[in-house]
Amino acid sequence: MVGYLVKQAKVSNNVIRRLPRYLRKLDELKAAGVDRISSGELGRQMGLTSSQIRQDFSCFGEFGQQGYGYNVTGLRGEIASILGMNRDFSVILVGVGNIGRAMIENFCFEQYGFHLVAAYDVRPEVVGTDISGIRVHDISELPRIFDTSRVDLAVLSVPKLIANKAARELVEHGVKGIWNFTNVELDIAESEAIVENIHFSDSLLALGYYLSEKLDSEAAAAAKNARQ
Amino acid sequence: MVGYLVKQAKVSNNVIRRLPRYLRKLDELKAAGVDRISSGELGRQMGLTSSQIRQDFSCFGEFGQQGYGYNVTGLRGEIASILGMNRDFSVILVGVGNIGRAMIENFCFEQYGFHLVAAYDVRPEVVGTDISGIRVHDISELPRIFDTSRVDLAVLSVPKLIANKAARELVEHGVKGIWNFTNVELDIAESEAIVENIHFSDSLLALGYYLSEKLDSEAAAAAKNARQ
DNA sequence: TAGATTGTTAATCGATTAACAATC
DNA sequence: TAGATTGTTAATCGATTAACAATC
Repeated sequence: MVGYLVKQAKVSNNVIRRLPRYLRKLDELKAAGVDRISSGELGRQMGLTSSQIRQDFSCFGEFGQQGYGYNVTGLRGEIASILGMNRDFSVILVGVGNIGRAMIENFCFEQYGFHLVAAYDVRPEVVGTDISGIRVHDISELPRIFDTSRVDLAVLSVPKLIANKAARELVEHGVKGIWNFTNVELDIAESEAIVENIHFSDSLLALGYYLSEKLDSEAAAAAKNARQ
Repeated sequence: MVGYLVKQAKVSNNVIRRLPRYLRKLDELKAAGVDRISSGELGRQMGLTSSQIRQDFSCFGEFGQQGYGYNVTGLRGEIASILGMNRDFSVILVGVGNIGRAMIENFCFEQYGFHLVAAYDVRPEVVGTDISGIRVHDISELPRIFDTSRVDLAVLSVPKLIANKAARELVEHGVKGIWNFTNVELDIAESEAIVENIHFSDSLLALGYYLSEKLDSEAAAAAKNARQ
């Protein structure tokens, strides 16, 4: 339908989630002066099978060479491109609380192909200030940015209670993606915008499960030893 | 081996990662005054099949009642308990930069069954201060806490370069889990400690992939319209 | 060339979904 | 009781792993 050339089968989410890990590993190898690597060695270093690695890459093209392996820099570039790192997505940040501020000050959006252009909040004490060179505007000025520029992504770091209202407003202005730090399940359809969640609490709770398991099994082992 | 009663098969990671979402939804239902729900209705609200929901719960016990469904409060309690929310895990935080500070100030550890007891850093300007009631100690005092208390979890929010060194030290002191905010793959075996990663960049890059896909398909659709 | 390693097809494994007897 | 819904077994689907011809 879309085009005779674009026969690309949908790539599974599992594969997509591994791409950033490959990128990280390849950067590490590059920094260590390694310039070629086989799927076997890459697998060993990352705890994956060589089969899986070759399968993953083959979703996007043929990046290796038989008998040789993969060129580290070349492969790194391919993966970066697949992830959209050369697209210079424009980003705004909504909600300059602690997390919002930490993201502005610390997170290197540029490194990943994103470009933070402005921040928004309602609190008079932050509106009008600059944080690491990013101007904080009053939220009422939000609509104006869409007159002059396209905004690809919004970092959402507002209080829980207004999360959905803010998300809705952003999507209606045409924002295509929301990086959601609010720990609220946003009521946005996939056709409207891509929502990517950073759910701190989900992560901590899963950790709590595995921690419980570990402590229980250690306690059981200790009890068994004591009995002997 | 471990015991004739403990025949619990290993629960898949996928299931574990859904538990916090169930918890969140159940809290929401509770707040809305709902006191019973069927797997069918829960599935509809969460975008899962009723089969999957029943399968998930059945990994841990029988929490429902035929012909009735699940008691919201009861089920919530079961899941909370599975996730270790009643265990009052003790937590220290290492690295009081922006993210560390944001976690101390904003993240409600108590709500999830964790108890933050102290923070550590090396920078003289933060050592000795209190942040939201949490004292920041010099890192050299770290060993002392293990003399008097057990520490279950460490939040690791130090600079990338010292991430592995710090993690190693924590594990050697007996910390059982590391909540890793450093965006570095830690070199800690699962038998040593549970490592749970918050990789902001991995999340953003995956978002970048889906965003690229969305923009491309919208552009293709627009081009097609223009041609017609 | 011989050895190594890819890309891909086939086999296996695990997770999700469907079906249904049990039972509230 | 009749209707609803569970817990669980079986069927399906998808993802990972293994195998191997192609080829650098």
